[in-house]
Amino acid sequence: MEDFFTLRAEKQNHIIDAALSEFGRNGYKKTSIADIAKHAGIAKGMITYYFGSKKNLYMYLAELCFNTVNNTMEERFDPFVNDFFDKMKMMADIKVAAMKKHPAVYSFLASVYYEKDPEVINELNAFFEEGLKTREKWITQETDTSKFKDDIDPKLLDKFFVWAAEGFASSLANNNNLTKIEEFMNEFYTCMGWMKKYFYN
Amino acid sequence: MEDFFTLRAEKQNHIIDAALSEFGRNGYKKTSIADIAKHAGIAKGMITYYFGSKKNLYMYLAELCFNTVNNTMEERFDPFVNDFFDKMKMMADIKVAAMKKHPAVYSFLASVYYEKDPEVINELNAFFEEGLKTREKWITQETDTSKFKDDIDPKLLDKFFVWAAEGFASSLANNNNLTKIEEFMNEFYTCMGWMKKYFYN
Amino acid sequence: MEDFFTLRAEKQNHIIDAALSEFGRNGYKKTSIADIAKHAGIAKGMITYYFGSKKNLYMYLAELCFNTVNNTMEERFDPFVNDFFDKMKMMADIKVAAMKKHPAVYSFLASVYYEKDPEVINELNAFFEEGLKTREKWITQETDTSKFKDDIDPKLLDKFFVWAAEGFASSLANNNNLTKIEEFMNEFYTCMGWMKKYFYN
Amino acid sequence: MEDFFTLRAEKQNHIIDAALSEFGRNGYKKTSIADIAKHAGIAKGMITYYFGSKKNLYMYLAELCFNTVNNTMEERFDPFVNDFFDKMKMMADIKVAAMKKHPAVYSFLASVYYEKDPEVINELNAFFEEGLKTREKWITQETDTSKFKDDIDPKLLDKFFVWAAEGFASSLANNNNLTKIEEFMNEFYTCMGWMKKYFYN
DNA sequence: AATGAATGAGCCTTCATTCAT
DNA sequence: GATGAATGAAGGCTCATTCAT
Repeated sequence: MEDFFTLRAEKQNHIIDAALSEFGRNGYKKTSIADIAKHAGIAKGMITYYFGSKKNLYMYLAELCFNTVNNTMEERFDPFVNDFFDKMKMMADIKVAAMKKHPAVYSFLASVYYEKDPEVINELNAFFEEGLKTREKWITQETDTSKFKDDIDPKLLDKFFVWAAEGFASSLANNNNLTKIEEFMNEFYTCMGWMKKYFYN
Repeated sequence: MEDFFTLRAEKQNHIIDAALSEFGRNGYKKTSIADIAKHAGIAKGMITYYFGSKKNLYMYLAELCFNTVNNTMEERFDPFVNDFFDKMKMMADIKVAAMKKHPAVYSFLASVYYEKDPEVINELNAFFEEGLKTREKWITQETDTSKFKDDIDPKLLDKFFVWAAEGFASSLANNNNLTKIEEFMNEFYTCMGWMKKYFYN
Repeated sequence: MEDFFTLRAEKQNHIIDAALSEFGRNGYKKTSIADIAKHAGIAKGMITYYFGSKKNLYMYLAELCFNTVNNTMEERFDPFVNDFFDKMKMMADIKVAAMKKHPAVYSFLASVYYEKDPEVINELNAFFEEGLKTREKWITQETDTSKFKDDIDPKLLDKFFVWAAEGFASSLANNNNLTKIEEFMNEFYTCMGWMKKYFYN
Repeated sequence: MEDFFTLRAEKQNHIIDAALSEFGRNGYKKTSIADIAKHAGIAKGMITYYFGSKKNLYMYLAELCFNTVNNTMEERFDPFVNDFFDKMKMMADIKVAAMKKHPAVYSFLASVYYEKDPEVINELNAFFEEGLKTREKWITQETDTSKFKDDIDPKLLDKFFVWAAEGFASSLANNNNLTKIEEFMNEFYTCMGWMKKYFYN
């Protein structure tokens, strides 16, 4: 794979974008190396040459995408937001902003999430678990939970939000409809608003 | 497909289970007819003989599963439960019960939800939309929403729950871990409990 | 095959007709045993049971058809027609009459003529050569060739007519258009008329 | 198919010959891509790679063959031959010459004529009809028919010759016996000679 | 005798991977 | 480095033949 990294960045990105969007559109098995090569405007053989195998390419992209998300989060995360719901909203906003900036990354990630191919699933699950841990770190860190009513467990509430966000994301992905995203986000935030209003003392 | 239905029920179920679990594990494209036949303990040609084509089999299974869920719902739905949250819990309980009874159905349905193969996606989406409508019918019917605080919109709250349930279900599916289901369900219900307590007047 | 012959004639004919017309329509390879069985209204297994194999059935039919033609010829052949052209016309008329009476036989024969499947071609060619010999016997026998102009060789002329008849028959077969047969026959006979008129002294 | 055309001519011809002779020998359905590839000495996958599909290859060959015949005709056709029979002989001679140069073309064309496979028959019929029209054009053009006796219709006579030529050709094809062609041609021409002699004033 | 379910070889086609140029 | 022709394994599907009932 070192040969790939000696390409100039522009070309690397071109190839990566082609691969991300093809895999994102059709999933692992249905995406052919020929498709990717054609969209990237390079010879079919180069994909194998650069990445060794289709599976390697896929795993490389997965890692790249998870890192992209984490890096974006790290860059834009505002440590002074300490309220649970505000922080959750901030993180969602960051994700959405990143998603708009790198649509291929997100379409790939959405498809990765549903991927079931036995050839790749185990390695993917490792990424997901790591992702959840990272998220928990962000959420927990310096968050003021003292305002919650006594019987409400913020960690559990966060888990609920993760579920909701996942379902939310998958409904977006399934509709292939990023245009409705603002509308959906507002609905999501409205629900959060109720909780902020009524779950605090 | 009539040939298939003349088999004794035991054998039919054996084949259906094999197909459900293979498709559930590997998705449409990656599951081969040979795989299914081997797991079902029948000759390769019989799958086509019974179902006409791989796609036909898949769509038959999808319909079967949706019907299984709907029928279970219809059988066990208690019309005297009118509270929003109680009803939601009841429906979740029914689904979980159905899922436990037919684990393969569940793993198949989870995979169906993520299926992207162009050969089947359109027909699947039709099922999903119908499923959402059916659900709305169940939820809306004779549900007492008068107890909610003024600014809370039950329809939107329901949408949020659909997202959460979806995310919840997919996290179960991805872990292939139905053993944790009780624990997860309780967590889910706990969150619902908070809402029931604080979103009502 | 003796089992087949113990069936009552009606049923035998039914099966034979179904096989003739299916083979006639689609050729050897494209015709499936299942097709024939369905058209004959019997179980698939019976075809193999009666005839041993698809190829056996085919060869049996071929023999049957050649015999049918020969027998019809033998029955209706008028030994008092001694003129070369009149005899040729008579034989053509007999064939056409037979064709109309047993359309399946003729559609099969037409297809047999084009069959190239290596599995059957050798045996078929034997039939054809025998057919040509038989024809020559009919034509030559007691035919008055004294009226021909000196330089005309009736045997060679007959060969020419066999070619023309073959081409004629195949154009009929290809058009699947037995309705035009009268019209075409008249054209054929008109040409013969010229020869009768100008090739005689 | 452009990939195919970039091969060096020798290899193209090798593949074309293999395909022509396999199809010619066994017909469309019975000829397998594997057979052709083996005879051409290339990998199975290359046939599809070059031609897209078996049907495409077949139709390409059909077109190629018709064009070969037409081009040869166009090249060698002598416009100063105006006598009906001389012209017919000339055209037959040209065809035979083309046939000898490309024996595979001829065996393929003969088989194409009998092809019944529904997958290809319609397109083939289009070729045949075009072929007949082209032939009529050649035959009619500037042909002197004034010499015929009054009751002889040259158009009908031509039709008769088309039939005879077809039957003649198919008897050659069925015998796989191009060695006898000279002998047969002479017989054919002898018959034509009689007509030329006795059908003219 | 009769049925048609079952088997498995063979077909066309796709495609990851290799390798000569 | 780059190309894409070449290979061959696999996949879905068809169907002659077999065989339990």
